Amino acid sequence: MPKESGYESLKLENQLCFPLYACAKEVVRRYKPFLDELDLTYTQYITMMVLWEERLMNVKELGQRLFLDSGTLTPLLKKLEQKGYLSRHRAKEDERNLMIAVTEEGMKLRERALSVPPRIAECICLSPEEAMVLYKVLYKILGSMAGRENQAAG
Amino acid sequence: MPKESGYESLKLENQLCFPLYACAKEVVRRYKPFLDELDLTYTQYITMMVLWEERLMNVKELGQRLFLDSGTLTPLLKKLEQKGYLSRHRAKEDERNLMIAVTEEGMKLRERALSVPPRIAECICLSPEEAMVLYKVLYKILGSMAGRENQAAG
DNA sequence: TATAATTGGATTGTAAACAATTTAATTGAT
DNA sequence: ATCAATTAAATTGTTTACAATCCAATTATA
Repeated sequence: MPKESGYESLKLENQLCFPLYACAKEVVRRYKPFLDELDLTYTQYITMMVLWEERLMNVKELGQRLFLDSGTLTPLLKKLEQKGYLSRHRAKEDERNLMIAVTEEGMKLRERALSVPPRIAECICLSPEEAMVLYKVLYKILGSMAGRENQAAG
Repeated sequence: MPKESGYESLKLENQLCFPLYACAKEVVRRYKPFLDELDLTYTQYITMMVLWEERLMNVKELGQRLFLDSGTLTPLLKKLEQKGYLSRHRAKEDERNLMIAVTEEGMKLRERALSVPPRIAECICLSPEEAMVLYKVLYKILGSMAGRENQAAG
């Protein structure tokens, strides 16, 4: 049995993952009052962000952009369809692909959403340098993990 | 209606929150094969981390450390109790407090968990400087948000 | 000391999130 | 051309998460 000091690596304060996990959760929570005004959840919001840019794409592409799988996206996209922000249709060329297209109504939402980023920025209060460093390190991690999808499964 | 360039702030790639959210999710996912060996989920793992250090605390304190509320912790703690890693008892002094105490079995698990941090570190592959900067910025954000709990609610 | 306010957990309801499996469409190999 | 592999979504089942509400114990106040 290791002596007490041998467990340093298992202290919460020594983890990098924990503040990452907690911070992500807390920041997403800060979006809630702003997104409630748009009747969107955070995941629905980032989904709309991609669609506002791309207008049309299939579920797989959307999932790759958002790091989400069909198990998450299928019900979420059905909800956004119900709200009238997008349409779901199988591609004629290849019926396996479900094409997601943003609607007029969906594009209108974009303007109302413009007020969200500045209000969130106010909550985060990092210097531009800190924000940039954070951005870069996070994308470095994402990039390094994207390659070797799953070491175990190899 | 803003012209096309007016929507830069709503592009996914210009968000700081998105890589934070995605990164946290992906890193937690990397834990799964290692934590499966211990029959723990990630949230159960960080809960045990706190208990390995503190041995005994109530649900509220645990929630403050983990940034989780009773709606998340109550079922999670019941599961960990079923597995035999902790016990749940009301405090005699104040019966509102549910005291969580780690068991012998729970402490044994700590040794098996020792192999997790090094294996995760291998997946993340950041330089020590990058890791330190990330750590500091994340805690800065957490700290800045902890104070003014909810701007909207005042 | 009654009663009101507060506190700590539990409960309920909704929405992720993902692993694992299934189904249908397409592609590839014989 | 037939059957096998692959691919894209959907489905199923489990676990988080959290807001909102409820309940019991405690504390504060009139």
